Amino acid sequence: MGIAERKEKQKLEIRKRILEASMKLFVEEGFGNVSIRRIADIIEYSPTTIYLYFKDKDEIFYNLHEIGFLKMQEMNKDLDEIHNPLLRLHKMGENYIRFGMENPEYYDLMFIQPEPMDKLTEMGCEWENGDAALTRLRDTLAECMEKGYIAKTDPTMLSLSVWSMVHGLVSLATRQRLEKLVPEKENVVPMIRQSLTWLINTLDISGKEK
Amino acid sequence: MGIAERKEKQKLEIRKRILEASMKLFVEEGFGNVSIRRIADIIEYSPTTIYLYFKDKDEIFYNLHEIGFLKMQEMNKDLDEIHNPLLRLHKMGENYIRFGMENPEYYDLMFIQPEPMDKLTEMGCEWENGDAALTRLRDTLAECMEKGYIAKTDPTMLSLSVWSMVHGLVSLATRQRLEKLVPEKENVVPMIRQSLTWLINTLDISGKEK
DNA sequence: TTTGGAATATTAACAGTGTTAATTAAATTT
DNA sequence: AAATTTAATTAACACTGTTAATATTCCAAA
Repeated sequence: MGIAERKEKQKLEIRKRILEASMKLFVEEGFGNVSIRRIADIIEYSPTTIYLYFKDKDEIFYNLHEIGFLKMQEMNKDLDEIHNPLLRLHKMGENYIRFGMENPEYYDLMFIQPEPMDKLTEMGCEWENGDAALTRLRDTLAECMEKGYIAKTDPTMLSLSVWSMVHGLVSLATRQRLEKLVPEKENVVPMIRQSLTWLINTLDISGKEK
Repeated sequence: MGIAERKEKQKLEIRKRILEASMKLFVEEGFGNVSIRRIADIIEYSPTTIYLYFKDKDEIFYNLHEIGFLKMQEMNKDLDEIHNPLLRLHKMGENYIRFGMENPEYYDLMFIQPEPMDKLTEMGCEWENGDAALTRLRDTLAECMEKGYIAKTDPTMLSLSVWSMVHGLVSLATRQRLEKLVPEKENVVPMIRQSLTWLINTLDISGKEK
């Protein structure tokens, strides 16, 4: 029967419209200005209708956080072409930083705000997208070790170190903590890239040693 | 005249009580549960009285953020006794991590939440405490370079790198992003310390080179 | 085709939030 | 003691997320 199918489609359509309205709001006016009532205004429904499609506001944010990961994935899709794992690592870092700086609101949701994680434990499931990204990082690091580009250590620990640094760079920058360290706004990103380059060079042991 | 003086004291006294009530609330119930009305309940004044002592809620948070820096400073007061700058750097990192993990709410205010920084630019003044901490870090790094403990580079860039990493570690941990990477809760802090140790060892060039 | 029931949407309401204006109470000066 | 300044309060505004009760729309069976 085609009618149940159509209804299903309509349901998804409205969900999509709610998410799009939320995206628009939180990209243009920031996290704190996303309210159920304003979303409702945009999609031209009453506020309570939204609760027929999402359990609560955090579920909306959870979905936006997943959209963020899709965007990030999109950005990284040409990464496999880089065969040198250290170069790939560098590029991964650059992409990560660029994504964070260009999409601070999404970045917030993905790596700073507690809400999506709370929702995750509430739903009792895994942080699939985040874990996938981390696995890619660890695999790349492991490959670097195998091929002698970087010194051998615990790949998990090194993943943590590397991720922490790029996350630290992005989050300190977007939360205005670098204003004294890097007073000119236009120098922030270059300085951050320098830090990343320093990290890659410091990791690199090919050509040194002996 | 002693009366103006007494009044001044009383004014400060109430300010203190407001801040103490805020601290209690946000340490015990977290950031989001600090409301003007609940503060007012605790100090047994009407909500609007608070506006006679603070311009707005963000000003309260700004003051709490400064108290956080005082607490951190307190923690670091025995740091000068460590003469080896690399060991001192390590200890600085450990203290930073410990502070962040033990005082997540203060840490939030100091390094994550935008509010205190917004207030700062609104008041048109500097981030004194933060800058002081950063200066200490850079001085220590510079000393490490001078004395041959670590390779020479731009101290500002290296400060950024080091700070970013420890900030990344703390903020990813407190925002629940390490649950897959480090599934057992009791292993999070040890793993973080490992990352810090890795960083220090990687920086350390004394005894290597030639 | 009309009736009954399910799905969908809306209105009204609750319990909060930060903040301001107007008003009352207290303390100090004249 | 009266006038004036300071301090505190009440009332109100414009929001917030969310739930319960009500109204509307839609589709299937009688």
